[in-house]
Amino acid sequence: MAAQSLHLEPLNIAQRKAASYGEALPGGGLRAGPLLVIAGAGTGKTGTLAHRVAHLVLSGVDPSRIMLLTFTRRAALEMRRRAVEILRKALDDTLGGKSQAIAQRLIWTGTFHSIGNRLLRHYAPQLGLEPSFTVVDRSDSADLMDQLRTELGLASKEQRFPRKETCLAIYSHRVNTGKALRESLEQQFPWCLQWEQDLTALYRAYVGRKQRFNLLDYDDLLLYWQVLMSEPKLAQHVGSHFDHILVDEYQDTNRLQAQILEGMKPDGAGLTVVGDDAQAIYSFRAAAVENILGFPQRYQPPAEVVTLAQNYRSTQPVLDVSNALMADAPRQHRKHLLAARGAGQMPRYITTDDLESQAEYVALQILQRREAGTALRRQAVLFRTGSHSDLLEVELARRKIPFVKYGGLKFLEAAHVKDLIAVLRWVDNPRNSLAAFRVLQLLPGMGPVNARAVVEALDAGGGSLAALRQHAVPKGSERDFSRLLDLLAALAEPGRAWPGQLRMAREWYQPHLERIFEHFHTRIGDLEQLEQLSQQFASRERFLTEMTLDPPQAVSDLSGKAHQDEDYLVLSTIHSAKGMEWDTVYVLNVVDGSFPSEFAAGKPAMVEEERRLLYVAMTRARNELQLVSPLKFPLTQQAPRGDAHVYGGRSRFITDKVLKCLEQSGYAGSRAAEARLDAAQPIRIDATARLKDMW
DNA sequence: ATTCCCCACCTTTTT
DNA sequence: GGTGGGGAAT
Repeated sequence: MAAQSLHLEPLNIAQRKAASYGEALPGGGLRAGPLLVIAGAGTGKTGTLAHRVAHLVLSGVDPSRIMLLTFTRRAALEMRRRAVEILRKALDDTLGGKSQAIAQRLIWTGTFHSIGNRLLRHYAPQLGLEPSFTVVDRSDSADLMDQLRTELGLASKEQRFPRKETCLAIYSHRVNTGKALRESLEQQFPWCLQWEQDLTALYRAYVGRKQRFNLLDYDDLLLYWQVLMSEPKLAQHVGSHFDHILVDEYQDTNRLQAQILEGMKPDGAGLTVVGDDAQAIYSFRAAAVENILGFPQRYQPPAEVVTLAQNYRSTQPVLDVSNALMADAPRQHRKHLLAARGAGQMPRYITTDDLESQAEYVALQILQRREAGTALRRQAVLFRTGSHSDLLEVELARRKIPFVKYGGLKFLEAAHVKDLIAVLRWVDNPRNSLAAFRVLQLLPGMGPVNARAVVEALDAGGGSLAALRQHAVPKGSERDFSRLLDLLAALAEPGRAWPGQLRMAREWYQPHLERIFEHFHTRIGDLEQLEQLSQQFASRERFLTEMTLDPPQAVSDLSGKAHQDEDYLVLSTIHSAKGMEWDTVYVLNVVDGSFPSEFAAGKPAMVEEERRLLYVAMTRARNELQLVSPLKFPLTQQAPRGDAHVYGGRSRFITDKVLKCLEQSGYAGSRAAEARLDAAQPIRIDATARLKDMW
């Protein structure tokens, strides 16, 4: 028992209550009713959850019977690392062998989607699924949607039918909210209401086609899991494998995810959810804040609620401005963060002329901080959208400041990367006609019509690649078609090892790449990186699934571990910065149009989410916070090359009350200085004469 | 039927 | 700057 409380000593009272909630069972284990932990920013949420995991294990709970659901894979790894560290100390396990062994058994740790993927492969037979299904990403789903849109004749309507991305967004919203299509349309996509009938037909076809091709999209991973949970006997069977289920970032779960949890633990026994309604920033993904707000009352007796309010991350001035920002929010759980660390520097609000001087200012500040002893990796630049850092990236490169950028990475969206992955996807699942359709059209002389004919032959042959040899293709494509079949056959050989497969595909693809793209050299580089990356995975299936469920987050993920011991700056979208912290944080473009995004204009609920986004950004800072506001900010909605911009659009969130918590200053930038030099030009001096006169 | 070329469009955020 | 759609040439 002594060992059981010692490990909780670093925690404060509320944290300790959360970490140890429940009663020890005589035979080992812990019985606990539903628990909700409201954890404000920087209140040690991750640490508390990690301590709870460690506490469960120390109480005798079998690690393989703990399910830990996180929002990203990065968060899952961090949580597991910290739990192991706590165990290592508690068990006096200096060599770390015992705690590592426990970690090995913490197998059900990951995102909803990745755990869904694993459960579904296991329970596939009960659901009428093939266990070898392929998980497709958003752009593949959209492509499939597009094909069906054309097939159903929806693309050529007199009035323009919604774009494929919109079709998919509506579908996804409807699935994740569990609402009727009509309701989704009315609330989120009112301009598409007239298409309700056609959309229903489209979605019916979409579901059918995915089943025929043996494909699951992101939503299916949750949807099939929820369906699995809707049959009480199966639900009981699955649920009984887990004594404890812990959910991080609960404020960003959606209705479907809540239903899954309900199915897993109907009475809430062993269920712990952690979150902060002030940090809900995923409503665009159908997240429902009601999940966290209504959690206690869902149970009888109501769930235990523990609130963590003591902030260990930031200095008080950083929290003052964050609190001031949230004080203006209507309909919020009032929270007032209090700093354990006490006083510090006042956060700054800097106005710059334009985007160029903003980039210059930030780069200079970063260098200054580094001189003063704050390593680059203790600093971060955060922004609303991936492209907001473009100019800064140029500036950093010019000054040779190394950086890593998280979020907004479109590596897997690039046509050439998708081509190569499609080859492997096709081999991995011969029924995957979506991949086949894409690959076939790479061949010269093979357009949509011929490709479709091949795909239909493939479908008719039950996915047999060998049978395709008999299929007639246009004269000009025969040689290339035959070569493609050779490649597929070679890759599909039973004993074929995974290492080297990507290279084989790459060598096959090279001539096509050179023919299709004008500037293919950078693209070759991308494919080399992809090959590098593929070596980290044990099998083709793992590679393909992981790339879909956990695509590379940053450019550094692509170039391997080269950055491991280097010092580098972090650039990140705010969404990708969730849960992270840095000594110094710069927030770019704190301007109306960016905060809130012009996209949210006119929708009060969305504007409030933008406020929370800025709140998340601010509360990442430990010591120093700088909000940068360029006076001249371009409007993205207009022509991208055009000059439309807003001038002096102070963010509506930076009210006078918020401004009182900020130290204001301006930065003119060197270009402005040059402009002043220009202004001096009208005065002429006869310099040559003067120089002559000197002698 | 395919390809090539021009044009418009686009650009939140992510599993 | 890339991608998808539409229209004309092959």
